[in-house]
Amino acid sequence: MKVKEVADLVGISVRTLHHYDEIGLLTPDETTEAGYRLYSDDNLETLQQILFFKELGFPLKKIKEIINSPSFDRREALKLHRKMLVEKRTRLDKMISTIDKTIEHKKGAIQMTNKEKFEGFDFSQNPYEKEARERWGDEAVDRSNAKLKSMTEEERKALGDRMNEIYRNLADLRDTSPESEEAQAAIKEWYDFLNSDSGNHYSLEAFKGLGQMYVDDERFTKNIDQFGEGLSRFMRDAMAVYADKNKE
Amino acid sequence: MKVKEVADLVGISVRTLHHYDEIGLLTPDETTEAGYRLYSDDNLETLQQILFFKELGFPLKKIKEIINSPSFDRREALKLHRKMLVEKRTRLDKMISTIDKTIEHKKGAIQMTNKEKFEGFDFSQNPYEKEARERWGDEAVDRSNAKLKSMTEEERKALGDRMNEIYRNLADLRDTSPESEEAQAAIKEWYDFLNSDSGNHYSLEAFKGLGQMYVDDERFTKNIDQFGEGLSRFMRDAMAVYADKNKE
DNA sequence: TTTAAGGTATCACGTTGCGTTAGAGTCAAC
DNA sequence: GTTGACTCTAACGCAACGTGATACCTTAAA
Repeated sequence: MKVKEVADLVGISVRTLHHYDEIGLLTPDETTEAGYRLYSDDNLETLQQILFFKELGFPLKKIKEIINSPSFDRREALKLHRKMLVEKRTRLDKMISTIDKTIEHKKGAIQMTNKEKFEGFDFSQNPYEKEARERWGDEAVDRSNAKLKSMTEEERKALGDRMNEIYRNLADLRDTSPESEEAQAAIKEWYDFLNSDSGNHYSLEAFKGLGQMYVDDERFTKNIDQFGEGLSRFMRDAMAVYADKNKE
Repeated sequence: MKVKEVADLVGISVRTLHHYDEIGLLTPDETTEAGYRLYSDDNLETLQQILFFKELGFPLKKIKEIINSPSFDRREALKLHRKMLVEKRTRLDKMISTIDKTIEHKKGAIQMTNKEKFEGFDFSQNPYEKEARERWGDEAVDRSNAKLKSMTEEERKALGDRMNEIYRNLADLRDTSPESEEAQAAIKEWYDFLNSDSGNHYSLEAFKGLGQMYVDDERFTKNIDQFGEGLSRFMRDAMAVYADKNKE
């Protein structure tokens, strides 16, 4: 086999084979008259061994020593390789679980404080209260505020957890189209949540307006986007689509 | 935290941290008046991310771009890490199975040629024949040779396969004690094989002597040790133990 | 209070494992 | 017989540190 065939077969560059020849790590058994390198099956097997050792992080110099050593027992070497690969896999598994933990931790950390959580709903603390009253009527706003204030801490927490859940779900979908079925299903959950649990009733128009506020008011934007960049915009769009579609 | 504390904690060198500072990849949040680098918790977290990317084979330049990018979303990055680690694990699994296959293949390939296989038994080809005759008597040696010569190719092959099987079994045990139960059981198989299939009868004393030859005659040694370094010595010891134990 | 041990800092050159042209020859096919 | 894909050697380049050399900082023990 010629250089490129070998290179393509095992997924390395021609230059690498040249290099291995240069440093005497893998000299092909034969060469043509023109000087072309011809690798034998045996060469290929040695190459495999070399790549295994490389994968394990051995420097080429050490690899050369190893495979040239008279005490080098291919079978033993293979067993050793196997063992080290398994160890590497174990390390990888650990890294993966570390990541999983970190992700979980981030999920936990992203739980907003209660204050932050309800900033978007307690209109009495919101600079947009006046606009909200004008847009959706006094009763709705008052009902919403009253309900929030009357809740116990535990109730607030449960509510907050449910909100986080919905947000996360939406965040995962934010790269899809706002009109998509999943997006609309997730947004419906949000709509239902607002209308049931939080005690006030949002008209479809108010719902659409709320979505717009998610983008216009940076306090909403900042909080929501903690769950994923662009989530606020995505929610606005999805909420608008939802409102328009269910009006008809 | 100072450089060395960080270095020891995450398992990299101080020089590496210096380097990362040099190229602006990770500049510590603070420095003392004396110019000592002081790493914050935040720095540590960034370092973790850097090391993750490095583990995945990204060049430092790319890593710098990535973590400095405004669109860099830690959560998304973590998910990506996870995905790539899982892919890496898959590749590792493939490599491990490749090794397993290679080992199996080697097991097959180690089947000696018929000539080699029987060098240890056809005393007519063995320089030790004279000694063998003196030691175990003419009849035994003649019987052995006659039997071997009268076999068909197929019979030889079957016999050879059985031999290989026993050898492999012994090779796997060669790190245990020769007196161990498994070792003695495996050696008994060998003794029985010699006495039944190969047609000649070995006295316990002859068996012990044969074992010694495995070490003394390099032609035996070389062939046997193909199944694993030190197997010949192990067999000699186990055969001696077997002979002595069954004499009483 | 000195002093020894161990950290830390900044150059600055060395090393590994190839990548990357550059210039020239080779081979198979049309 | 001329493309086009491959091959060669040679030489420089580069990333990611390793490895001193030399000098300053810190701290606990003498």
